[in-house]
Amino acid sequence: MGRMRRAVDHPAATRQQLLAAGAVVFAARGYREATVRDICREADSNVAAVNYHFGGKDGLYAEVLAEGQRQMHVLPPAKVVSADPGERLEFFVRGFLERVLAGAPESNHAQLMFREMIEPTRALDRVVAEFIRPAADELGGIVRELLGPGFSERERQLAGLSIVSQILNYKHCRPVIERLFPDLPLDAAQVGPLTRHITDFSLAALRGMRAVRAGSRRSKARKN
Amino acid sequence: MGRMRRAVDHPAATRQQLLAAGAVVFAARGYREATVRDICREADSNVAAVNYHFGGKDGLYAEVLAEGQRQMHVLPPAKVVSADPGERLEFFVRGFLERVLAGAPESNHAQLMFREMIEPTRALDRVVAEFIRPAADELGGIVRELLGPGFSERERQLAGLSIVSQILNYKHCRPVIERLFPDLPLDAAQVGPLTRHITDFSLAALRGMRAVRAGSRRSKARKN
Amino acid sequence: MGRMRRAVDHPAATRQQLLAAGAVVFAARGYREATVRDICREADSNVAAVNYHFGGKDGLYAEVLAEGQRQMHVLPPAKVVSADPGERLEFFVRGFLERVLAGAPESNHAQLMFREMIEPTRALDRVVAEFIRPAADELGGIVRELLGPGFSERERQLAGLSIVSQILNYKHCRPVIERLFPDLPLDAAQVGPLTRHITDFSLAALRGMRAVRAGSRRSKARKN
Amino acid sequence: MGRMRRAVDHPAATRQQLLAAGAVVFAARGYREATVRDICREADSNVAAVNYHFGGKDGLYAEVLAEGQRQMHVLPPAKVVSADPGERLEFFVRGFLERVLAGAPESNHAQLMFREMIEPTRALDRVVAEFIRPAADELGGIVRELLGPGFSERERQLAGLSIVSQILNYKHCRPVIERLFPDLPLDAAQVGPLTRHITDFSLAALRGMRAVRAGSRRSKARKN
DNA sequence: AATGAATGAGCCTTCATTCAT
DNA sequence: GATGAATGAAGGCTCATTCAT
Repeated sequence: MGRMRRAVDHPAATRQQLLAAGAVVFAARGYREATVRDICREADSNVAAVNYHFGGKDGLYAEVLAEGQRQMHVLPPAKVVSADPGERLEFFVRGFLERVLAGAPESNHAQLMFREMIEPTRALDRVVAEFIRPAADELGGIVRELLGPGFSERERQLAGLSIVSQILNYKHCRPVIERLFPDLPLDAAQVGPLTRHITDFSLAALRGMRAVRAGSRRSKARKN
Repeated sequence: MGRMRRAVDHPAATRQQLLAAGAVVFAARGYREATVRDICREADSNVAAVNYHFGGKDGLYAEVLAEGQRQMHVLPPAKVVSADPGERLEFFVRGFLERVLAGAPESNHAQLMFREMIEPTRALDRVVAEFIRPAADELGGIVRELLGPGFSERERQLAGLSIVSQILNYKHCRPVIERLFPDLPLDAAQVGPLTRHITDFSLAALRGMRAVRAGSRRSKARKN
Repeated sequence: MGRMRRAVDHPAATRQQLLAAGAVVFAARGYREATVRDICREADSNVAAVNYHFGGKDGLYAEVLAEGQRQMHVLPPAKVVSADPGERLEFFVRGFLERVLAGAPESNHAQLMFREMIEPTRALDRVVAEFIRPAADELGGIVRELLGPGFSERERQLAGLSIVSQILNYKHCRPVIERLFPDLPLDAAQVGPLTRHITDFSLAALRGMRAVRAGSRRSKARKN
Repeated sequence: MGRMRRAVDHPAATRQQLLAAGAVVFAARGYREATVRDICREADSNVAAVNYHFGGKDGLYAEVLAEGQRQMHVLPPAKVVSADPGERLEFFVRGFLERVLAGAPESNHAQLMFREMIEPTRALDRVVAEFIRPAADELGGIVRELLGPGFSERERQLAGLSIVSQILNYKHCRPVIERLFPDLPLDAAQVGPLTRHITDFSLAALRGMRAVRAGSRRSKARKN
C-alpha cells in the first residue's frame, strides 16, 4: 500500500539514520563536497529532513562530530595498562593505528576527525579540546617517563609529535604509500607489524636522546 | 583606448598568467574549493579563458601541476653533498622542511603536491612517479647506509616512512599543532630547530635499530 | 512532568492562542510574510495546530479578520455624539487617528484592516462591507450636513475621500513621513495636534466649497 | 537553427529585458513576492541571468528603482509653469494624479515607488532623497505662497501632507475605493475631475486657514 | 586569440502542508 | 484533541561550461 518506506519506523528513527548517513558521507567526501541531498538519499529520507532535525548542514555536521566524540570515549584509549612506559607506548600506538587502518564502517567518526586535522572547520577547536589534547597529554606523560629528567617541555613536545606523526602518516599519506609500496597493504593485518616498527623506532630514538643528554651532562660535570 | 589591461600583453601572456594564478588559488584552497572565476580574476582575465586555453578546470590543474614538477626539478633536492650519511640526512630533512614551512609564494607548487598526497586527484600518479619516488629513493639510499646490512627492504621502507612522516606532519597537521602548542610558531624560523630535532630523533632511532640487530646477530652467533 | 506548558490548558485554549498570535504576526508582517511556524511559536503550540484548527493559513487569516471585525463592532466608532456636524467631524477624525497612530497591542486588528486596504486578499470584500462602508456612510452624513444642499452624491463622495485620506496617509506613508520630517513623531501624542489640523483643514475646505457653490448660484440667480 | 531565441540579440539585450521584466514583476507583486524565476521567464532568459547581470535579486531591484528615478527625471515634474501659485498647485496635482491613475506599462516604476512608501525596503532612503523630497520641497514652496506669512514650518508641512494624501489615496486605497464606489472608475479619464476636486478642496482649505489666521491677528491687533 | 554573455545543473534552505500516532 | 515527524515544491544563488562574436 502506498509507496515503499524504510523498515524501521519508530519515532526519531530518521534522526539516527541521518546521523549515520552524515558520518558516512562526510567521512567519504568532507564537509564541503558532501551534499545534503546525498546524505538524505543515503538515509532514505527527505531533503528537508536535515534542516528539520539539525537546523541545516552545519548543525548535522556538528552533531555527527559530537556523536563521534561520544563513541570515541566509550572505548578507553590507553589509560594505565602497565607500569612499564614502553608497554604503554606500544599500547598507545596500537590503539591509534587500529583506528587509522580500520576499514570498518564504525571508523567513520575517526575518519572525520582525521579530516578535521587537515581541512579544519569551525568544529576543530572542539575536536582538539575534547579529543586530541587528552590523547596528546597521555602521550606526553609516556614520553616524559621514557626521556627522564633534563629535557625541556618543548623537547618533549617535539618528541611526541615525532611519534604521533609516524602513525598519522598512514592515514594522511595513504594514497601515496599505496602507490609507492604496492606490496604494503594498509589494512588491519598491518596493525601488528606497524605497531612493532613504530614502537621500536620511537623507543630507540628516545633512548638515544636520553643517552646523548646524559653523556653531555657527564662531560659537562667532568669539565667542571 | 578601451579598458586598462595588464602590463604584459604579448600573445600567450594570458596563458602564463592563468598558470600562475592557478598555482596560487589551487594551493590556497584545493582543487574543488578553487573556482574558475577566482582564478581568472586573479589572472586579470576572462571567465572563459581557462576553458579556452586549457579545455577546462581539469586541464588547468593538470598543467599547473606539471609546471610545478618542472620547476621542482630545476633545483635538485639533496644529491650528493657529503660522504657522511648523517649529514646527508640532515640536508634532506632541512630541504624538505623548508618547503613545508615556507610561506614564500614560489612554494605554491610544493603546497599543491602536499595537497595531492591528502586529497589525491587523477594527477597523483604522475606526482608520485616524477616527484615523490625520486625523493623516496634518495632517502632510501641514506637509510640503507645508516642502517647497514641485515635489514630487509620492507624494514628500510618503514624506517624511511618514519623519517619523512615527521616532516610532513608539520604540513598536514598544522592546524592542530597550532592549537595544541600555540607557542610553537610554524614558520621559516623553525626550520633550524625542527631539522635538528628530526635528524637527531631519526639518527638515534636508526642507530638503535642497528644496535639491536647487531646484538641479536651476535647472540645468534654465540649460540651457534 | 514533561515540558513546560502555557498556563491555560483547557480545551480550545490553543485555538484562542492561535487567533491572538495570528493577529500579532499578520499585523506585523502581512499575510505572505507571516509564517505558520512563527505564529505557532508565538502561540506556544505545534506547527500542525494551524492546519488542525483552521484548515490552513488561509483559514486562520480569515478567522483572525472576522474576530477583528467582531471586536471593532464592540466599540461604536463615533455615532451621534453632538448636534454640531463640526464637532462630529472632529470626533470622527480623532477616533480614526487614534487607531492609526496607536501602538497598543489591541490595535492589531485595526492594523490588519489597514493592510487589507493596501494589499487586499479575498477577505477585503467582507472588510469593506462590514467595517469600512458603515464608517464611510457615517462620514458621508457629516459631509452632507456640512456642505448643505446643491452638491451631487459624487461631490460628497470625493469630499469624504479627501478627508479620510488625510488620516490614512499617516498610516500608509508612515515610513516616508518619518524620513521626510524626522521631527514629527508619529505616536499617540500627535493625535491631538493632527486631529486639529485635519479638522480645521477639512472644515475650511468644505466651507469654501459651500461658499463657492452659493456664490455661483447667486450669480446665476442674478443673471436670471 | 537550434532552439528559439528572442528576436533582439544585440549585446546586453538581456540586461534591458531583465530591467523591464523586473519593473513589471516587482511592481505587480512587490519585492518579496516577486521571484527571480518569474522575472527571468518574463525576460525570456535564464535563471542565472539576474545573478550574472545584477549580482542577485537585491541588485536587480536597486537597479530597476534607479532606472525608474532616471525615467522620472526625464519628464520635468512641475517646475515654474506659472506665476500663479493656484495654477502651479493644479499642475502639481494633475501631474501626480496622472502617475497614480495611469494604467500604462511605463508606469511600473511609479508603482514601484508607491510600493516603497508602503512596504519599504533598504532602497526607500534613496527614493526619499532623490524623488520624494524634491517633490515635497516643490509642494512646500507652493503652499508657502498660498498661505502667506504667519505660519510655522510645521503648519506648512501638515498642509502639504493634507494635499498630497488626497492624491496618494487613489493609489493606496484603490481596492477599497473601487468596492465602495463602483461607479467611480479609477482610470486616466478621471484625472481631470479628480484634479479639479483636489485642487479646489485644497485651495479652499488653504484660503480658509489664511483667513482664520489673518482674523485672529486683526483681533489681536484691535485688542492692543 | 580572446571575450562578454548566457546556460542549466546543482546547492542549501524555507515553507505550508500532511502523516501517523 | 493534539502533536512531533516528515514531505515536496519552490526560492535564491553558485558554478563550470558553452555560445556568438
